[in-house]
Amino acid sequence: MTVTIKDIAREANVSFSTVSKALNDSPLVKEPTKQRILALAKEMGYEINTSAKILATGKSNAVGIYCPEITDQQYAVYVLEVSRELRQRGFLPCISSSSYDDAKEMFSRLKVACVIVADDQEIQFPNTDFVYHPFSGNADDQEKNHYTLKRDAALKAASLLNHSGHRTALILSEFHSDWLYRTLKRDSEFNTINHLQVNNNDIDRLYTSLKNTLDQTIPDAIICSSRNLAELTFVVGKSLGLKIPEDCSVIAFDGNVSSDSPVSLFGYSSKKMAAATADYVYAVINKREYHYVNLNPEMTLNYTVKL
Amino acid sequence: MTVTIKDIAREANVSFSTVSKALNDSPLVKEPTKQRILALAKEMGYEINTSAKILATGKSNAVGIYCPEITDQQYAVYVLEVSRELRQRGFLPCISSSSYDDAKEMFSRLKVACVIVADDQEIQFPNTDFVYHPFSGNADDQEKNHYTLKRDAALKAASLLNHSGHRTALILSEFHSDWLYRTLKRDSEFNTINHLQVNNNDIDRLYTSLKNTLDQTIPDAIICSSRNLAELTFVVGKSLGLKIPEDCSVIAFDGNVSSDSPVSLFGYSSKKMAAATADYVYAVINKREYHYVNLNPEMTLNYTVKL
DNA sequence: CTGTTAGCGCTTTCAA
DNA sequence: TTGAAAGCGCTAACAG
Repeated sequence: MTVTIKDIAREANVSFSTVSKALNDSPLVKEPTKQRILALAKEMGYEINTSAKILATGKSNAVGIYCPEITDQQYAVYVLEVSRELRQRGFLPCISSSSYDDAKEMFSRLKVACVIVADDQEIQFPNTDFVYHPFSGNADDQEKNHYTLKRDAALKAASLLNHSGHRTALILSEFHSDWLYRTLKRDSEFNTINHLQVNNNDIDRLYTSLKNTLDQTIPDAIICSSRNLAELTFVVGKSLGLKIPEDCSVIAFDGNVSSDSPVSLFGYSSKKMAAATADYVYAVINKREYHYVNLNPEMTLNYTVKL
Repeated sequence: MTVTIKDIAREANVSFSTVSKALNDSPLVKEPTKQRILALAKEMGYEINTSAKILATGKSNAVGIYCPEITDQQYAVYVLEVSRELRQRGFLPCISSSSYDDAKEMFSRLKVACVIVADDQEIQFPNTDFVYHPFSGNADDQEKNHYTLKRDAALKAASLLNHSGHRTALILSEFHSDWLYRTLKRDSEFNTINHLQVNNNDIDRLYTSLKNTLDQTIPDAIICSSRNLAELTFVVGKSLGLKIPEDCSVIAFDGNVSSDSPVSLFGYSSKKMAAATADYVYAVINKREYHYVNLNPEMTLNYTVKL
């Protein structure tokens, strides 16, 4: 059977309320008694019944993380990392990636103090005091969020390329996405900027389109909207006898810039976002002041870019 | 303030235990009364307090899913899918992908009836009645698990290739993995079978090694240990003027075989595994008989294989 | 069919 | 410094 505070109380010859206090490290119980109880609890294999605790207090240290698109690498890294960070700050992270209703129910069961939405949709959780949307486009402008950040990163990368003599660029994106092209078209200093949109799943066509495009003109830089596209571009480039980066630099956006990438990247670090999120959550829940950390665009430059 | 069954009881002029029964759809309460109470509950915005319910019953319909490597696409798909399937069967899926201790605590809070370990390690959860390891190598041999399944799939693919005249093969794997080569070396009917191991992150070397290898001899088939490797192989092959599949077929193992892949795949379907898992969990928890479904190796063949 | 009552394990006054 | 007692919201006998 499970061990309760009553069992411990009996063994320790104290009342069960004393045990409760000892277990919560209350100053109202004498140190030796406390130690004795703690030791006994450990020995007897006591585990707190959280339902009872939540019922009695109406509080919980659980934090919900809602991530409907966990199969997206970027969110997965963020979720993993934010879990770790929350845990370090004494919270209990609880992920839901099934339906919205599921998430709502689970979070309400756990009486979460906060839910973090790892998605670009601004999903709401009505009965939660505090819902945070680090990835949504409309987040309060006090801080840099994902949306602003990826544009900043793109512009920073473009600026670097411009300053190192890159004058023409080819933007390679997936069909559904044109933010990169739009951003660079408007705010960068390339003389010529072309856009090639491809279907990531049709590798044969991708190869052909890219080859045809490069057969006509070689841009100074190929800027891809994902790491995967950049890897394929790299191989296609090599196969066309292109010297990378002498003839043409290759760089890509990535939502999880890290140092072990084979191609140069710009973007942001999901890990750092995660740490910032955890700090923010901690501050809000504990009603502390929070100093917004400006997350910076990140870049990993390696031999695929000519500087 | 939150609405409790007592509030409803007062409004409805019944005792609160009647409300409890009505809310649990007990046959012990007259239909009109039940309807009245249900309507009232809805109107008043009643939400059950799960902590109280768990405390009172000692039971919960929550199922834990432990997935430490959620950034692995294959597990991510599985987790997503198993969540959906469990939900459909009336369970509440709860994912943890942080530390083991986190997971244990969260699962104990939720009083999960079962935990599913989405990992190849056979991780145990001591205080849970029922822990299921669909991805571990040592699972009971009553059913085909991930481990058996990937070998079966590889052999089935090899057999198909053999029967359609492929006599020589090049196995392309990442450095840390040689199961594919070992399996095919031992049990397939290729005359010649070579192994090239590459580092997925060093795309430049990957290109060179693969090019050098193919410059010497062209195998009838290139069998890759991941979809990503196959995509790169495809592009390298094209760039060398290789006609795919006339000169050489390309196929890859994938833990999540689906029809939208640009290259031919063999492996299994995480989605089907997920459905089987959910069935199994349902049967065990409800003490029903379970008929093991033999999950079958899956294949997606498209133009990259010559038949 | 409906109501009464006694807990589930814990926290938290309040009294000793 | 400790203990007694009430109560968090709900379920589950049992009695009516």
